[in-house]
Amino acid sequence: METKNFLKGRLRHELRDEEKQALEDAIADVITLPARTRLVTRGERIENSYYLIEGTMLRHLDDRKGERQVVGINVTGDFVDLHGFPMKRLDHNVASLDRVTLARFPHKRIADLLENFPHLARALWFSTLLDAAMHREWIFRLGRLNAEGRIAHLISELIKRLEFVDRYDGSNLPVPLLQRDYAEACGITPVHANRSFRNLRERGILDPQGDGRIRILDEAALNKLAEFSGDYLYGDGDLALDGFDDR
Amino acid sequence: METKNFLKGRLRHELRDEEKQALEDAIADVITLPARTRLVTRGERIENSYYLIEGTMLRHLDDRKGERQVVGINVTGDFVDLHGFPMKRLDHNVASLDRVTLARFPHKRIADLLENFPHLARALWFSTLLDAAMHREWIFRLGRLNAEGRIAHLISELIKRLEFVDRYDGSNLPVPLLQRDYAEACGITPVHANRSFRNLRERGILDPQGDGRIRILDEAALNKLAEFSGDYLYGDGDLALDGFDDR
DNA sequence: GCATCGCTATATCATATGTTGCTTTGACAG
DNA sequence: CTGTCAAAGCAACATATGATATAGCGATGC
Repeated sequence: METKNFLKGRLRHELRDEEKQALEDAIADVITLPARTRLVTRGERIENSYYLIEGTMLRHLDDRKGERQVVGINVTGDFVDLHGFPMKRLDHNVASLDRVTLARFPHKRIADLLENFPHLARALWFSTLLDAAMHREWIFRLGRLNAEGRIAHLISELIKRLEFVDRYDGSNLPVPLLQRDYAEACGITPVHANRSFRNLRERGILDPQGDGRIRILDEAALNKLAEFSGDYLYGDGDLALDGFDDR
Repeated sequence: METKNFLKGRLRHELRDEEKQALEDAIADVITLPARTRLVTRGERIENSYYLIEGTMLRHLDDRKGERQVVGINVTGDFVDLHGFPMKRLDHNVASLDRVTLARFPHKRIADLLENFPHLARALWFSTLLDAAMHREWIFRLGRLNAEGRIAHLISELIKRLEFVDRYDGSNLPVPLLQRDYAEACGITPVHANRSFRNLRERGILDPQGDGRIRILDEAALNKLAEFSGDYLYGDGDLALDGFDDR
């Protein structure tokens, strides 16, 4: 079941078996992509959307000088460009961080799904809105937090999202972001990201192991520094919808 | 026709008359709200979504100290909380800026619309994704631009969005944001927003008239300073979808 | 008329972040 | 083995932005 992690932990009343099967059957094929490889370029017309079976992907915009601003990160269980189905073109780029495994959904098949499974249609819509909720929190992160807080907030979010899909062991962050990536996501320079990581290490909150591997030492302190409250991720029991009304 | 500005300028193939009428008929009633009044509070369960017939609304998150971060602005023709239909609760607050007129759509009626008008359903989904596209650009704004650029970018976006719905006369921005609001949207202090406006005025780019009224003097310079390219707004001819595939 | 209030405006000083440049380390290629 | 390269780490200095204080000004209330 390639899509077994879709919305995992975020739908109190899970999808019906027939809906899960229909989603699974809509996969045309499964592909892999090497690390740091672009999947979609801003502006290009797309005919497929991709579900991330395993790995991490970055969504980013480029400024006039070619500097990147990361606007979103996707992990196992996310559709990376489902919004490309109604929109037909993306306003940003999508690239792999590490080696990724993707399920390809032709838009034609998604259209069939929507027609035949209205409840699943709602779930797909919901999943694109989760992206928007995360975007809002990223705006908050950049607008209200200092550099340390921004990095802490990003890591806090990643931990919680990885927990939903059983990809976090309690101390090692399995997302190999480099300090440069943190800088590009947090709107700071790589030098300042480095300074901030040093501060976080000296405070005993986390410990970078090199190669993008980070060990989390004090998650409570991390969340506090980040002013992080994960309810915007709509996990069960938070802001989550407790079942669609059409059930 | 209360909803005549819905997606105006952003759907090359417009909605069918019967779809427009169905949308119109789904309005339960029209209400007005005084300036600076909260419509929805983060976390509360909602049963209606609102379409903004006239006026401006702010969507914001609050930090630990109660400081606001504006995460979105809505103008005439926008649904302000349609994402509350699939999500059932909002992760942020919604409040009026000036006096606003709103059309109330009970979620039950939206569900009926979706069931009977699949093409309209797609348009509604699309409109929530436009919000997400704007969020991404706001992340870019905060992450890559300095204070002047951020203010310029916000104003550039507002101009283009107001043009879609015929609310911009070419020089006067009809959105009475105070310098405090710009600060809360751009992640800077009010004092620094003031400094930035002075710079923009001294450069002959715009001229604040007080009371939140701003006269635009050099829109080209404004867009350039903002590194603004409005294609993420998916206007006709930009990244816009050129008709849904199910037509 | 007078006091009060919110918004704009400005100046001064403090500090977070940017910029530049250098070093170390490990991976990798020849 | 050696050269190259990207990433992490760090220091010195420059600058954008924050913090605090004060003043002018128009709207509003008593």
